[in-house]
Amino acid sequence: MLTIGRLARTAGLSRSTLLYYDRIGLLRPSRRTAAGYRAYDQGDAARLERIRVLRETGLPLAQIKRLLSAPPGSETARVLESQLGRLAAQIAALRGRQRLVVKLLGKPRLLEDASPMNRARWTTLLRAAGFDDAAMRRWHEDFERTAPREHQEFLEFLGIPDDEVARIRRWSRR
Amino acid sequence: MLTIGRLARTAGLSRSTLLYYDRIGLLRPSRRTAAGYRAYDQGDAARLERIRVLRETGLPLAQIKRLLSAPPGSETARVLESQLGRLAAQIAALRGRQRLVVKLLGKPRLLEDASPMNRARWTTLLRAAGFDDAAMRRWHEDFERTAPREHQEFLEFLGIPDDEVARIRRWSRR
DNA sequence: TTGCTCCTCACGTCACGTGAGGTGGC
DNA sequence: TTGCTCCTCACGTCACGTGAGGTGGC
Repeated sequence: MLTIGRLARTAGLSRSTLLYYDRIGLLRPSRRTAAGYRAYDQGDAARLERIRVLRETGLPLAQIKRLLSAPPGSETARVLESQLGRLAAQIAALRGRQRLVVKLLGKPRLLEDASPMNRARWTTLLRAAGFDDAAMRRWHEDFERTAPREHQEFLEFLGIPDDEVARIRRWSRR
Repeated sequence: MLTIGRLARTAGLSRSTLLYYDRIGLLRPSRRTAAGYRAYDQGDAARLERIRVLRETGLPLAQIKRLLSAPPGSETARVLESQLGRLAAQIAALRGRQRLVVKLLGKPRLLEDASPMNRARWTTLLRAAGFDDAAMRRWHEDFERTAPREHQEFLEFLGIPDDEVARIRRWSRR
């Protein structure tokens, strides 16, 4: 006779798994002690081993329960064959995900917001990245110093009107 | 402005999915009508499209939410690369399941109960297969008539004591 | 008496689906 | 007025994990 903890350890499962199997009627201990402790015998342990193996095939517990109460071998082969098909479908779905991820890594534009970049979105973005006013000013100064032409293009790209672009570049050079 | 039903249809998702995304704060409609209806604008629709793509990679919604609030491109590539690893691990696990199923189909004994067969288990099994008392009697009669020696061996195999084996075989011949 | 194990609720997880009961807009 | 769509709860799913609060056995 085994207690729930001992059986869990020998089977390599958790205690709460066995409690759950008892609750759903998948594995009920063959008796209880006077104090209400679950007492599992060798037959229970053998049943648990079959459950463990079938569970590793990915079958849902409800299906396993049915298989264990059916006459041996009557349904099992059929169920396992269809499980093989389901596993193949799951693998195919995961491969599809892999392909998508690779595509996204190759063309990151697919990930980005399709809405056009503008001044408000850009500043929101920099603020989210931890830029305060002073940091933004330094950023413009660096940009203007190291690549003035690109700075101009970038400000135009954000849709900022010409006169304000000129103003920004002026204080960036100070 | 789109209602929840229209947005769901154009995105190919269910209404309850959008309700759920609102609840967890993943996609909140930019406004509500006077009657409390959710009103989604084009920005909301664009965000939903990004969510849909990322969801197809298998990322959990909590992760998607984080990615959408982070500056574009800052984390995404790293997260997607690790997702690629997780997908590979999942595929490997499914392949393991496939191998196990094939093994079980090849050696069905692995599926069967290792506990010794005895009289109680045997009758339980026959009852489960739909045998009533009369059917069991006929079964013994057939067994005795067509293969008396194997009948004897089988009864011994079940652990039934000699005198009762003799008794069963006697009424089987009547 | 002290640990360790056991017990039974009850609630949380993940991403929704499914009613129930009620209201808004054409 | 009739449909259709919308609203907000609340509960169920699957296979457990994690406490809380309490008891048994060496």
